[in-house]
Order: sequence, then C-alpha cells, then structure tokens
Amino acid sequence: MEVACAMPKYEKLSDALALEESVLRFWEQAAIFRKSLEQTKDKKPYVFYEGPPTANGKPHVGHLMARVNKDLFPRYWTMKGYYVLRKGGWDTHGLPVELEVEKSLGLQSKAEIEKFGIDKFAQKCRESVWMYKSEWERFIRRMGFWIDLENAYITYTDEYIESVWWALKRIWEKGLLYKGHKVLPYCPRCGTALSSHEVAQGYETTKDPSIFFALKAQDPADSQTFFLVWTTTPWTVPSNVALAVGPTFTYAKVKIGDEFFILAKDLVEAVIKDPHEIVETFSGAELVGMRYEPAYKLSDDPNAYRVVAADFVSLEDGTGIVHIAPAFGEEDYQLGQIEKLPFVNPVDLEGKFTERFALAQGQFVKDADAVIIQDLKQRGLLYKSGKYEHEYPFCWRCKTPLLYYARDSYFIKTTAKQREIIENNKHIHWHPEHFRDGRFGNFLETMKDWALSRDRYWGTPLPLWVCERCQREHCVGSRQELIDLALEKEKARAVEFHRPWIDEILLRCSCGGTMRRVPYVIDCWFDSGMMHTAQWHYPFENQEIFQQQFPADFIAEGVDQTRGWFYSLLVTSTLLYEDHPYPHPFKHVVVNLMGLDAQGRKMSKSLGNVIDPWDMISKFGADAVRWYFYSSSAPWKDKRLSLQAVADFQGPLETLKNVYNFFALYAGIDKFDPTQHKASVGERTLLDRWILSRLQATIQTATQSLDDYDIVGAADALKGFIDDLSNWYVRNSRARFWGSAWTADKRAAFATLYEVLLELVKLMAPFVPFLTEAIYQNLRTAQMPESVHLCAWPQVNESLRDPVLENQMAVARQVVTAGLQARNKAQIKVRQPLSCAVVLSDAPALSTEYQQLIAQELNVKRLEWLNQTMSFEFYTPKLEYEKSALGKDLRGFAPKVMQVLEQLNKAEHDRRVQLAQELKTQKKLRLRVDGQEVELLAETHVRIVLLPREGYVEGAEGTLRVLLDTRIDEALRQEGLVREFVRLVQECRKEAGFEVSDRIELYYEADPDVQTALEKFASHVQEETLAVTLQRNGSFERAEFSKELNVNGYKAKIGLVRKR
RNA sequence: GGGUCUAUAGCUCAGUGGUAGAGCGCGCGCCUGAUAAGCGCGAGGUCGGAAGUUCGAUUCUUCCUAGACCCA
Repeated sequence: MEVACAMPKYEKLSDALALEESVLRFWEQAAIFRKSLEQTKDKKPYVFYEGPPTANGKPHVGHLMARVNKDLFPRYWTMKGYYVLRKGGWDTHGLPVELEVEKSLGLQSKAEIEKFGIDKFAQKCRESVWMYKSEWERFIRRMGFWIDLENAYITYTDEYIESVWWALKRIWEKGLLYKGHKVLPYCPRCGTALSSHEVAQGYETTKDPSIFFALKAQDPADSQTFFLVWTTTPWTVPSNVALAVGPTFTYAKVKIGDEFFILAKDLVEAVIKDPHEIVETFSGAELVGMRYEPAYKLSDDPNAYRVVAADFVSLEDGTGIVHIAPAFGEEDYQLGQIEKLPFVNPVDLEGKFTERFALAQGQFVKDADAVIIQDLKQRGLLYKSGKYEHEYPFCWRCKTPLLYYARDSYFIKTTAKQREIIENNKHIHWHPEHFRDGRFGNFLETMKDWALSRDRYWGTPLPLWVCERCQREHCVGSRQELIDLALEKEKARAVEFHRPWIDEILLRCSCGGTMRRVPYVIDCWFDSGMMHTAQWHYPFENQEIFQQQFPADFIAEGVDQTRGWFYSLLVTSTLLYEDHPYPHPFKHVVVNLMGLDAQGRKMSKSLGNVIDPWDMISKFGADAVRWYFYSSSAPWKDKRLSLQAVADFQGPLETLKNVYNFFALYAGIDKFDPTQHKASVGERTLLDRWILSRLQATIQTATQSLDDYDIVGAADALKGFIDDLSNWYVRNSRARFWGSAWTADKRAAFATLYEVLLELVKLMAPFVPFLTEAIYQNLRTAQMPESVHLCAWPQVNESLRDPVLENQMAVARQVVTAGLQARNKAQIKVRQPLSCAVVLSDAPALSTEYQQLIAQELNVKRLEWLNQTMSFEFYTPKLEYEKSALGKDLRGFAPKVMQVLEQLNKAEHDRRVQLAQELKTQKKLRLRVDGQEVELLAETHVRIVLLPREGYVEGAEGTLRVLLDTRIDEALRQEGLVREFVRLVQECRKEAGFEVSDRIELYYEADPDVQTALEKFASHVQEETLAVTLQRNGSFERAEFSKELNVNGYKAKIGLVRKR
C-alpha cells in the first residue's frame, strides 16, 4: 500500500487473503501499532494483562479463541483515546518444559536427569521453551493480534524471579508460608506433589479394580467371622492399619455357607449375591475396638489392626467398612493422627514397592494390583472382584495416575486469607457474570492451602535457606539480601537464579552455622500469577509504570484458567496488596469456552478431530475467523468449530465489501472528491437522513455493548446496520449515483455514503482490522489519520438522530414487503408497472417522500393510503357466520338462514356494502327467510370480513395490508414491454463486457407491438441504456454484439456498438 | 456423587408469563448501471421430557434426560 495522495483511490478490493497480506505489509512498513501507542502515551491508561503462553507447544484453537478477545478490547480502547500498553509474556518454567526435554533426551526418571547433570538439563530447558517461538510470532502477526512481543516478560529471567522472591518473602514474613506433612496428589513419574489446581486439570474416566476382601476378626467367640471391606486401590491393602465404621450405622453378621461376614446392614443385598442369612445385627459403635488379622502384617505397632470410628464412612457404595491406609489418603492420614495409627509405607518415590513388601517388590503400584488380587484370592480372602468406572486424577502433563501420598511440602496458607480473596472476587466483573459466584466462587469457597513446592529442577527456586546447625529458616527476598548473607559474596552477585547454581550459594546463619537452600522449586502457576508485579521487576524497578499498570482493566482467557491463572493472579494479588482497594489485579475478565468439533465433541488427539487454526486462517483469512468468533455467539457459549461454520458467518463482511465496491465504482468514475463535493444537512434526502440516523443508533449500541464487554451484541448491531445500508439505502439510491452533473442530490448521495462508510469501518476496525483498513485506505484523504487504527472511535451526533424518521421508514419497508408479497401472489413481476397500490394501516399516512419511495419499489403509478378498515372502494364485504351459534339459537331454521347468507355473499357489491353498513351501525342484521323475520347479532352470529375486490390482490405484513390493482391496460403493458427490453439490453451490455459508463449505439428489429412501444418511449430507453442512438433496422453488421431476444413473448433482435 | 452452564426451525443462535423470532441452508420467485453480486416469498418448531404454580408456562419452581466445563 502506498501513502494516500490528495484524492482517495477507490480501488476495487482484492480477495481476502491477498488483501490481508498487503495490509500486514502496510502496518509493518508504516509501524502503525507503534504509532498507535505513541499517539496515546500521555493519555489515561487502559490496562491489559497478557496471560503468558508457553512457546514449547504450537498455538491451537484454544489460544485463538482467547486471543481474538484479547485483541478486540485493546484496539477499541485505543481508538477511544486510551493508552493500551500491551506487554507480551512467556511462561517458561515448570513440569511441561521439563517433560519435553526429558523426552527429547530420552531420560526416564529423576535419577537419570541427575546423572545427565542438572546444569546441562537446565540449559536444555531454557532452549526448549523457545521451540515454537517463530510459530507463535507467525500466528500472532497473521491474525493481526497487536501485542508487544519485543518487550515481553519472560518468567525465567533473574529479574522476574527476583520479583517472585520478593513476593514469597512478604508472604513468609506474614507467616503464611509453612512446611507441612500432608497427603497430596503425587505424580510418581515426575516425582513431585501437585497442587489442587494442577490435579483439577487431569481428571479422566478410568476403570479400576473393585475388590471386596475379607479380614478375619479376632473374635473371642471363635469361628470363621470376617470383616468385609471394599477398595478400588488393592495396592494400598499392604499399608492397611485399621478399619473404619460409622458408629451410628447398623451392621449385620451374615452367614454364607460356613462363614460369617460383617458389613453394613443396608448394603447386604447390594453386595452379597450368594444365598445368605442375617444372623445378628449391632451398631457400628459396638464394633469399635475389635481387632482383626491384616492381609499383610507390615507393622508391629499395638495400635494397628483394629476397628475405629470415623464420620466420613458412607453407605453409598462399598460395605460400610472402610479400609484405612494413612500413607495414601488424606482422610486416612488425619484419622491416623487422631487414632495414633502407625504409618506404613512400602512404596518408594517412584511409586514402586520396596523390599518391605516383598510380594511385589520393584513393581509399580498400579501394576501390582493384579498380583495382590491373585494373592488374596489364593488365600481365600477375596470375596469378589470386578471393575469400577470412575473419575480419577492423572498427571496433567505425563498422564501417569496420581497417587495420594503423604509428603513434606511447603504451603501458602491461602485459607488464612480466604475471606479477603472471596471479597476481592466479589468486586470483579466476570463475563459471563455467573462465573463470579458460580464456578469460580465455588472454587474459592472450597479453597485449600496452596501446595507450592515441587521436587524438580527447572523452575523458580524456593528461596528458603535452612541452618544445618540450628534449623533456623530464612527466606531471601532479593539478590542484595542474598549477597549480604552469602558466604561467597562474589558468587552470589553473579549467580543465576536457577538450580543447580543457586544451590551452591550457602548463607551464614545468625547462630554462626551454615544455611543451605531447601531443594525445591515452586509451582509455575505462582510464576504466571505474579506477572502483575514481576513483569515490571517491581519493586526493584519501574515503580511508576507499575503504579500505572496495576490493576488490569481487562484480561481474557479460556475457562480452563479458572483454577489456573485467574486463581493464581487473584490469590497472589490479594496476599500481597492487602491495602489496595478492590478489585485487583483485574477488573473485567472475559471467559471463553473451549472449542468443540462439528458434532459437539471435545477436541482430542485420540479422536483425530483437532482443528488446526491455520486451516481456517489460510482458507478464509484472519478477519473471517475473527468475525466468526465475535458474531456467532458469546465467547462463553460452546462453539462447534468447522470450516463450514466459519463460512456460514461471512455474509455481513461480503455485503460490506459489495457496498464499498459499489461506492468505489462510481466514486472512481465521477472522481468524487470529498473535500469538494459536499452536501449541507438541508440537501440530504429522506434516505440520507435515515441512514445517518441509523448510523448514530449503531454507534450508540456498538459503544454501549463494547463498554459492557458484550461482543456479540456489538456485532449484531453492526450486522443489522450493514444490512440496512446495503438492502435499503444503497438499493434505493443507486440511480442517484448515475447522474452526470453534480446536482445537490448527487452530491448528497456521494457525501452520505462516503461518510457512512468511513464511520462504519471505524466501528468495525477492532473486529476486522484488515478489511476495514483496506477500505479506509481507499477512502481517506491526506488530512485524515494514516490508518483506521489511528482514528478516534466514532461519537454519536445527536443532531443527526431522528427516531421518528426511523419508525416511519420501518413502516415504509413494511408496506414494500407486503406489496411485493401481493405481487408474488398475483404472479406479476415487479418490472411490470401497475396503476395503483392501496395501503390499509392504523398508522398515519406517510408523507409524499416516503410514498414516492414505496411507489418506486413496488413499481406502481399511484399509492392510496387508507386509515379506515371499512373501505369498500377496494374491498368487498363478506358475511361470515358462526354455525354453532346459529344452530343453537335457530335450531332447525338454521340451515335455511345459512343458505340465504351464502346467497347474499354472491350478491352485487353495492348490496353487500349495504348489509355490511347495517350490521356495523345497528350491531344486528334483519333478514326475511321463508316469510319469517330473523334477527342476527353482530359478532355472535355474523361478522364482516373484507375481501379484495375483483382485480385486486392483497399482501400483509403485521397489521398492515397492501392491495395491488392488478389490471394492466395497454399503456401499462407497453411500459412493461419497454422495461423488459431495457433489462435485456443491459444484460447484453454485460455479456458484451462493456463498462457501466460506456455509451452505445443501439440497433433493433422487433415485432410491431414492441416496436410501437419502443418508439413511444425511445428517449427513456436511450437514457436507461446509455444509447446515444436508437435505430430500427440499423446496420447490424457494424455491431460488436448482437442477439435475438424474447421480450415478454415477442421476438426482437438487437445490436450494440460501443462508442469510444 | 456434587457444582456451574446449556438444551428453541435442518444448522448457528435471539427472545418472551398472553397465537414463537433472526441469519444460514432448502424450495419458489424477483431484480439487475452493486454483475463470479443483490432482493422477496414460502415450507420447516409438542420451545429436551414430566409434574407443579397460574385464568394462561417455551418463559417461574421441582424432578428427570442429554451435552460442555469444573469439583470430589
């Protein structure tokens, strides 16, 4: 694209893909994004936070869906005159990165990583996070997403980490960072515990074994009595140290064969399928204290292997007797603490059995299930086994089943600030609103402390040092502090804040001992959750920018971030900035749902239904994809994605292009100069004033909708306006663009459409930045901003608003619709002029201007506007009668009366009018039937309906009716012939490839009827077809184009010569 | 098992305590100085199912079914 010259270019638009490439080049060459920031940099800020992606995976549809929203609002607020700094960001730490590297290096475990070398491993991780960087840049550029990637924050830099350390230290100083020993979901493959929001990402439906096994009661009385116990994790049976019962439940002793089984009475029928009888019942409390023989005796503790009471026992499934293994369940662990049960853990950190459980030593626990089941069976302890389908958590990255495992971990005591976090959330504007108290609010209500530490390598090191001598713990909050406390200060000054280097820094304890760092890194969600602060290396630098850019006005991400980024942002911010007024760190959040496939199924690699965003972009272009997401439905609705779906929503963009192309065609031909060809308000026609008023309404709705973060509402308003512009304004204004002289009317038409298009592309610029830019570049004059994206957002001009006009025009359009309907019914083409159309409406008659418009659209000579519904000039009344009422009141006389009424309906028009008027004024009708006087009541027995009179056909729209006089006299017939002839000539012009403005010589031969008509309307024909001459039997041999025609059944032949 | 949301025309979606709407698609037409465009009309719906509140429920309530997401 070139710099605009004095006159707009009015070029025809190229296809979407070429157009967008050319716009991209223009933006880059002219540095439009940078200029948009420069021109607003002293304005009030509108703050956007980028939720950082990881560039070690390719961009997918989910990113696309969030990113279209992330781009829309910054563009909008920039045009509104705000400074919208859009700092990019990259998430570079954590398990996902490590896993990629492990895979590429062929490493299988933490032991292998350590053998390989943590330093080399860290280096590989640092490189790996940029694997798809160029892919991301290509994607972001091509979609027209404007974000500052050059100054993006990167979570692995020392500066970023230092800010995170600062935050951790503040939390530590508040006493909210503590070391706990808790049962946590643990990934044995990755060798680390996971936080609740990570676990939340990995639930899958899976089938696990379901076994009912028997443990022999040490019943003083004797015999073969067993506790019947249920579990879906047979591998935890060796760790069993107790059985829990509900003290208030009733338990039954059931006899099966020679053996007795104890289980909850209510579950007997569900569990026991063998012939059985209940021999005894007792309460759970009575069972407490009983002892049993474990399946595997791994503890000698006298507290082990007894029945205890617990309130979490349920009768929903199982047997009402719960197997307790404190090493592998949170409730079990807590019960173990209360009951002082031993802690039996024969499983190592890789999830494999140790020598403590020889039967399955070295086996992964899930694989050992089968061995244990087989063993129980052989020993006669297995009552029955099967499969149980349920949701079970897997590691969100490596898909290994998680084990609930008692571990040491550092926690942030988020529960201590739960009230503040919930209160803060209440002030955030969620879109959709129900997320605030619904999905997100519920999550906050059930909040747990944040399990922060990870036994891994590539992440922000947890800045806690512990004294080897006195065990004192210290949290380091900055590099300076590290240097101050370090044994080797120079080393601390230079050290990179990553393992293994940071581990080499030893600190001096106040007791004189040496402090060593704990071995953990932290959950990478804490990293990204700290971006509000760490992106600026605050508080070490950028105090002012931070103040300006905190909190965010707006963020947008997918629903999967509910427990991820949304949560980590809110928690870190609430913990750190307790004095800051709510809400923070974001005021508005737009949540989008995930993409589904065309059948509504979740996209997954295994189904093979994953859509690559590039498929859509390279087929339709970025605008089409963007417009699809904006206009199809709200972001938080399910989206069934397919190429067809995108194609289905392109109508408005095509229409906009057509309107532009129409305008450009004539503006180019007539060299319309917006600085010269102006029109005052008084010179604007009805249609001009109407479209300008509609434009104001559209500006108002679009602005209000975007202010409310209602994207689809704004898109709907724009769609409606484009439709009105094309199908009413342009459609009815075309002839105004053809005139050769610059009359006031022509100036008004050009000026109006020009102004409307300019405003419209501004309104649409945040949605479809490419198309609008291309149109703008063709319309702008040298005085206007260089790019549509540097323009100010349109303001409503109240003086141009005219609601009355808009309402009246709506009525006019109704009349036209009803009239065309009548033509359809009558099977008379619009091209055939008719003498008269009659409007019946409760609305007051429209003024002449409207009536002319309507007459032109309906192609009628005259328009009658009637208010009263009882008009017998065009309608003839018909008596309708109520058979049931007549039958009830007149009995056997009724058929005769009906016969008479039928006859009256065949009477002369005048006679029927007379009856109708009688009925109307007197509310009754007197008839003589067979010499008898009969009185019929209006409404009860008879009522009047109006039928179009002979020669009229009716159409209706709402309460409005339009009658067409369908009688065609000779004059009308001739006009119809002429118009048909003109149409055929126009078609030939097109077929011959002439330009719309080419003058022609026109020759014809035709049947006499046609000939007569043509002679009569010669000048009209010439005007319409731009024929400088119209000759009968002219020299066809000269014609560049000639054709035999069928004019309403008459033969004709024409020849065309183009005049140069 | 629990929570949030969704269910309206073939498809994508609006909407309302009082006879159901749009766009796309389909059928039939129309128009053309927007020309590989444009427009009109028509068909097509037990408003997911059941019960309740009400004079009246697609709308409000409860339950059920299905889907999406989340939690355990």
